[in-house]
Amino acid sequence: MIQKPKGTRDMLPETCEKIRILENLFIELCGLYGFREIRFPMFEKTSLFERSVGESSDIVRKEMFRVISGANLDKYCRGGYDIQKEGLTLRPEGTAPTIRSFIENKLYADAQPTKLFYMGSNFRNERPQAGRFREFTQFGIEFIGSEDAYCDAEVIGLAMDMMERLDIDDKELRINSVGCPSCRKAYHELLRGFLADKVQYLCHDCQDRYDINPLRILDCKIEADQQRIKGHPVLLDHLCDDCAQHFESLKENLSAMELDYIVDTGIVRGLDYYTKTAFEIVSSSLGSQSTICGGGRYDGLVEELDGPPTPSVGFGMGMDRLLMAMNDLDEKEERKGIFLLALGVEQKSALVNLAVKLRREGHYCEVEVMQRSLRASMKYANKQLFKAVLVYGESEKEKGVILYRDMEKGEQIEVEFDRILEVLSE
RNA sequence: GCGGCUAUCGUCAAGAGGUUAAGACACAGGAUUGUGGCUCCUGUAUUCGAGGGUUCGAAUCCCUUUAGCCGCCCCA
Repeated sequence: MIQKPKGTRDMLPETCEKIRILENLFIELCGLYGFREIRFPMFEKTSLFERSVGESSDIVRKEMFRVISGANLDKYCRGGYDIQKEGLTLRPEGTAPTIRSFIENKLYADAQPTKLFYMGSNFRNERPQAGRFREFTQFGIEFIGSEDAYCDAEVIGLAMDMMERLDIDDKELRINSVGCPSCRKAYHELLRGFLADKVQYLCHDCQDRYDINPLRILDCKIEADQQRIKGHPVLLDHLCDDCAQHFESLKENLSAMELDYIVDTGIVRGLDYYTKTAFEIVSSSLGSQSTICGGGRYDGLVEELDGPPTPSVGFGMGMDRLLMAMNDLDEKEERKGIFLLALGVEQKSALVNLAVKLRREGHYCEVEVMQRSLRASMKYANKQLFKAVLVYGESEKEKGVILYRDMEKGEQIEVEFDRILEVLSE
């Protein structure tokens, strides 16, 4: 038997219905805040992600799914296809494509800011685990064009509203500032200086991180390493005036929005484009992949992708994790719909015709197709919670009527066949 | 990329070298010949994720493999 690829899932009807609820809620909230939907390709030029997410990030280094056609694969094998230059990749996140589209469609030429949202699959080749899949769904928003810290707060506010509406347990907002390139550079030097004599005692990963991005050493999960780097300088204490002020302003805005937060200097986003604000919303009800929503400011990204200098802020929200963390909204099962049951082949075409008319009038109806006994059909109609059953057999045909059974009341009446539409519309 | 655990019907499971592979739910049929919900009866795994091996004998022991779950890492 052919099975689905590792880390992917089939969404069965019940799940799809829940997802639809989430999507609709997200769309509604985005409407309240003035974010408008954007859709972009499922795959993009590989170089887009190399330049935005960052060549040193795990995502680009080892987790991207490359896409290649059969013809290009042949070409590649013969050395005629530059996979680096022309290659395509299944999108691993949504911010870079959004910004690419913003630039390519010259949305910056309109009155600013530009507020966009998106929903859809992303792909990363990680080892599957609770709350982590190779194809996962993200809701995201991007608030493009303003450096006002209110924007950061609004982006966070929308995410918090979503959680609030879904009654997520034990949610916690954590914020930090990762500074701008200039204060980060100065801090890196400071940190490297502090770590210089300690790095040889740290774990392998940390020794690599020392050169690539020493910030990442700070959230190493190994206890011994944490002990050794105790008392390290904190980026938040070494921000440049501009970044420090921005962070203060963010906190003021959050307070004005009545949002509780924790300043967590350990938040270091794994995507290279972040500047200043970085935040996460976590839920303890989730297991080890506890981050439901993560995001931050990326003031340099638009320019990095050859657009005009444009400060922006946004988030990505893991829909799959939302689904896990949300408390089941128990909807009461209601009877609905009409079950059409023909007894005998000759009677069937009359019911097929009736079904068409019913649907034209906006009635939900289904036709019995299992060739089972009347008793078995009634049993089925009851279990499927149909509101009514129409029975049309030989005796009804002779009398020119159809039997209309109300499954709630358990009552049935004979209705003239030609009048059944009117009766049902009442 | 590295670790740990699991795998028996559609689902949840019992099963500790010799059982006719329990049971429950679900599904199907009937009791009720054209009428649902309760009740009762009946049916549904030559086979235990797959492939090898040990043994007179394997769902049970060994090896290999696949899949899933969970943790590290990373992230949403």
